[in-house]
Amino acid sequence: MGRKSADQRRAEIVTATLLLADELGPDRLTTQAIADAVGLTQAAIFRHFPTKQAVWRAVAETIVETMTTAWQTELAGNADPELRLIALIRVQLRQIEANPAIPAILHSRELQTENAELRQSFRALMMRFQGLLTAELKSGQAGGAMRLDIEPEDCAALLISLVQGLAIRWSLGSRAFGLEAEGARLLGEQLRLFHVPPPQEVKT
Amino acid sequence: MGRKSADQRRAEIVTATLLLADELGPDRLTTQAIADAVGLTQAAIFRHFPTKQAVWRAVAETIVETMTTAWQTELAGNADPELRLIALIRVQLRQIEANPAIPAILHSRELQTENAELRQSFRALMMRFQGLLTAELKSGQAGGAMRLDIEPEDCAALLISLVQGLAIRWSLGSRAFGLEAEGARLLGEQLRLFHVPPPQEVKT
DNA sequence: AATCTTAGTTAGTGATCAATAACTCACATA
DNA sequence: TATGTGAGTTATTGATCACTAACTAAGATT
Repeated sequence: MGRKSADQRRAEIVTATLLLADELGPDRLTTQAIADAVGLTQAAIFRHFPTKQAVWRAVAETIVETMTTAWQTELAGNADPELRLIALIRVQLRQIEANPAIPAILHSRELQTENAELRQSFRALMMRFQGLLTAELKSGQAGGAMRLDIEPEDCAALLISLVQGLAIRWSLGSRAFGLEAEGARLLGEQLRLFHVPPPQEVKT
Repeated sequence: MGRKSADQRRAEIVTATLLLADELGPDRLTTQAIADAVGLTQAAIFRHFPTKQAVWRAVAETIVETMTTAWQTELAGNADPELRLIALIRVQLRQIEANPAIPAILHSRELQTENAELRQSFRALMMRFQGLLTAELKSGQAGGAMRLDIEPEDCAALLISLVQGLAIRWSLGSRAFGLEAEGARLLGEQLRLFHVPPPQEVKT
């Protein structure tokens, strides 16, 4: 493995960091571990990033960018509000499944205490997601498919919790189930509760 | 501050660890920080615990014990299934609010990779909680208050996600809202969706 | 008063961390 | 062919980590 361009190396370092953050935990990840994964010496990391925090910053930017474009793609491909809602949440689950370090990074102190800027950008990302969900839920209500006796903002909060809570159970439980599959199933149940209820069952 | 009994010191160390795990993050918490908080030298910690891991083990045992007894207390004080359900979730939110390190510890690598035994006990704790919720949801269905077209297990999964997801938003958002208050409000909305639906609104 | 137990200290250990300094060498261009 | 640029190295830094050994002194027991 010879020399590579700085751009390429930076991308490799970010990718390796994301992978290792999952294996070792974000707070235990060392520059040595990154270097080993990329196939460089530890000092070489600092040829491409001034500090370790800068690596995290690049990782966060990548995550934000990837998620944002994924949302846009899904929204562009669907017209019906409920289908758009499902697509948004499924792609979110898929992102987490493909990159399991994301929830851990969200929980890490690297993000929580050390880097207020990073925390803010993740917060903004999440609020944008909530905004997208809320918009679709409002469309659903306007279209008459969804019950009107609950606020769209609360529905969005419940759906985001569904994603995050399930992601936690997924990682705690050694990823024993398919995140997207189980998430989509539960999402279906939750969405059914959001619908205008069918005529009440009569006890026979 | 003179000398204290070993039992008392051990309790102080556990309490300080729980507090500091929140402030510094579980993976960044050092024995020096614990010692400073308790008012001892760093070496003194190892008079009371053989290793740092042993401190974590004691912390985990405390958490498991506290939660278990809290659940029992709440269940004993309520008769109606829905009230028991609400009490269980509220007390869980209260525990997290009173001790914000709990979610972080649950997901820390200190416990995840380093200590499989502890992880198993936490997993068992969570499954017990899910079992308690499911039981009450089944009672609710049997009593006719809850709709029958959704599995109690799925309802429990949605409720646990609600707690965990909200806890994440709470900590990411610098704890800007009351966790128990907001949680209870959202719980109310979710429970309303679980109920046998009222007669369908007629568009006028 | 003498003695024994035990909580706590001081002063270190080697390991590991992020970061730095000084260098080497590949390669494109003039 | 000479030269400058930049990717990568080796070697080392001071800080900090968990943990240990040897000692000290408080307080109960006799």
